[in-house]
Amino acid sequence: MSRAEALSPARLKDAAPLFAALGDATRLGLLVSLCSGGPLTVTRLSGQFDVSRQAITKHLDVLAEAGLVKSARHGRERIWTFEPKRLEDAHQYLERLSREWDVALGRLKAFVET
Amino acid sequence: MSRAEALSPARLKDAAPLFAALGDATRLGLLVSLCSGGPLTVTRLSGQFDVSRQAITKHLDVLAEAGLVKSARHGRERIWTFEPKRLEDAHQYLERLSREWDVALGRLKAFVET
DNA sequence: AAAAAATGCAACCAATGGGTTGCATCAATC
DNA sequence: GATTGATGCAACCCATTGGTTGCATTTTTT
Repeated sequence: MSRAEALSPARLKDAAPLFAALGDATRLGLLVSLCSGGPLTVTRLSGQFDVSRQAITKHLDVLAEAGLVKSARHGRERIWTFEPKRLEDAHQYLERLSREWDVALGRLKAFVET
Repeated sequence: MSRAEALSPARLKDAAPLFAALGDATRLGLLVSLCSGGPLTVTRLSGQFDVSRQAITKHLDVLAEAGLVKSARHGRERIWTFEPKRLEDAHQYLERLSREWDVALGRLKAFVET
């Protein structure tokens, strides 16, 4: 994500799918597992949830599409790893939103005190 | 949201719908409008987007359900306002995730250096 | 070479989501 | 009190999503 500026429509179009990917409890669980449990395979991951392996695969695909995880084949297995960059993006988007809010509050305060 | 601790399943169940509400470009646009443009009515808001008023109403309902906006009737109109608290929650969830990641990196580093 | 393990692919299903249109209701104004 | 404005409610539509099952493919391992 390029620098500062405000939340343009283009930004929102980038931010939306990112947050959408985070908007599912199972996917958040997968991120936590990959964060703290290190790189893992699908079968290993699906052991931790009560849905099928294929369901987990789909969730991982969604996360990969959003850039939150990546995978690499290694022999007969595929290893999934957490990708911190995009989480930083999400963080910045939220930061910008609350900054816009603060600026608006500042304007309001200045107006009232006039 | 209560204090520190890690990302328990209960937390994830709370976080998911919050991020899901943020996971739509129109809804993010609405939040930006309400942040910087101050409290507004549905009809006024829908003027800024190319979807129907009813579509905007639905989006606002989703945001309200997630606690990101609130509304109050005022005569014949309903005024919608941004609610910053829940945004802070989202921020903290992301913060915790990246903290878990940092901890894992720390462990890895310690292991390698042994 | 055969069996076992890990993944990939595809079809299918029910539910949800984002959108629409049409009409009813409620409040303000002339 | 009749008209205009702002919302509310409901039905409906199509695409997407989250889930399933069954089978094919590719590597190991014995």
